[in-house]
Amino acid sequence: MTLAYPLDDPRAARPASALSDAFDRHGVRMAYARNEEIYAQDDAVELLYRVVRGVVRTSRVTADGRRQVGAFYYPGDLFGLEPGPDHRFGAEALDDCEILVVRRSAVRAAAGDAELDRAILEAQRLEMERLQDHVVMLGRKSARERVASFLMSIAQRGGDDHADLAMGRQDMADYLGLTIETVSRMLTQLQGEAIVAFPSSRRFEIRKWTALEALAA
Amino acid sequence: MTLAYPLDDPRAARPASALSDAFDRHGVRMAYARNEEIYAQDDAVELLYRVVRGVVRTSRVTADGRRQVGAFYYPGDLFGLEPGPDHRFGAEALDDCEILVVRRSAVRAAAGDAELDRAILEAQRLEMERLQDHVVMLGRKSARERVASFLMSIAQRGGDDHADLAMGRQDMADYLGLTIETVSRMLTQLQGEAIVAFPSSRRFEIRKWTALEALAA
DNA sequence: GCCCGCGTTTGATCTGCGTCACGGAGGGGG
DNA sequence: CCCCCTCCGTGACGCAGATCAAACGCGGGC
Repeated sequence: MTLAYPLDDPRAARPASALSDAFDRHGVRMAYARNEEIYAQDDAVELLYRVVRGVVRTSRVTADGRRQVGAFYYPGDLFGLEPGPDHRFGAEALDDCEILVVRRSAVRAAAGDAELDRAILEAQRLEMERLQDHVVMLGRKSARERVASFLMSIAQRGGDDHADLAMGRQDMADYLGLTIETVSRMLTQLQGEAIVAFPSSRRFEIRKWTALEALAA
Repeated sequence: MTLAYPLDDPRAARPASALSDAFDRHGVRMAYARNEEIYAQDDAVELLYRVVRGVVRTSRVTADGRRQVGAFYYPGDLFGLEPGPDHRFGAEALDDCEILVVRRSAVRAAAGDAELDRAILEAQRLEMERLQDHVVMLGRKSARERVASFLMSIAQRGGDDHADLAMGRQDMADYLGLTIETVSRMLTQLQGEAIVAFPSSRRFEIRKWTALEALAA
């Protein structure tokens, strides 16, 4: 059985223990293939999900086909806890991944209600902060700044100076509110200025942290 | 003493009673002048606020002076319950207004912890849905669509076909991620197509609901 | 190795919105 | 009543990013 929280993962200790226990005892391990749907936009909210392996993206597609990616979730992250009765964003597997799924009612039965609420509250805290930052980025940042911010956040997650992009350019674009071409251009631009280096299209290394930080605003 | 929840206000019955009671018993009524700061960006989060009269906006200003408005709050709305230890958006009075303020710890003492959490959860639900919609709007909608959505949401609040804009063009622009000029142009455009009518710059009436709905996407 | 298919990059052009500049309206104070 | 000040609308223009189009890798299958 794969360890859900690798020991070197800073998020390992994060979730409240009641919730963690519930996952361990009542969770069902599911496997999803690349681009497979985990839950659909407008599905009822009744489960909690935790990424074990792989990366998950949430997205919302408008009636006329425009897509906005809401977030990316990495191993250890909780997702699917949208506040309303049904999901306003769908969730899909970015690559092949394993997910722990638990019924909310099972968690509620296992832990005290108060404890459950607190655990969800904490996860929602992260979610809301992400949303707030996303709003500011989409509302007020240039394409260059958005791409820089994105690379920064990915790099911070890894801790190291270089990191892998789990997603392709289209997913980046849909997260950043840009087109795939603009994302690509900004990446080459940043490379040209030797701020980042891309040994391959999915792998990058930050060369000038201060320059990138300044751009990320 | 002004009645906090006018009887004809559909939001009157919304907040959980424990929280409502706490406001009534421990709340302090504060008055703020137009553009006065209620709390600052980066202030510690320790109070809960409820609008009694007037309108409040939350906003975040970046280091280089760009401003993003997060939300507008109307009488009956709870605000200030950001999830982190400190406020990522500041709050200011849009016009002269009265606010009920209560210390979180007072609420916690008055109600059971679980009850408090549930009440906050419910308010956060609204907040998160607002944020999600905001992200989609800023990421994927055109200027015309943003302005249309905004007018729709204002009109729905009033219920009636015509409504007052509590805010000026600059606040709209900063909420919609646009410039004041673009907002102005879109408004004249919509007027030109007889979709809305503006008897004065702060007051409007929707003439073609279906057309506006189609635009709001 | 070679071919094929998909994701990415790059180029050319277009356009929606931002920027800059100015004129007008409204309304509060003297 | 008039002035001034702030907010709003409009016009001309420029540019960032979208769109359209094509070429370039790179990895997998044969």
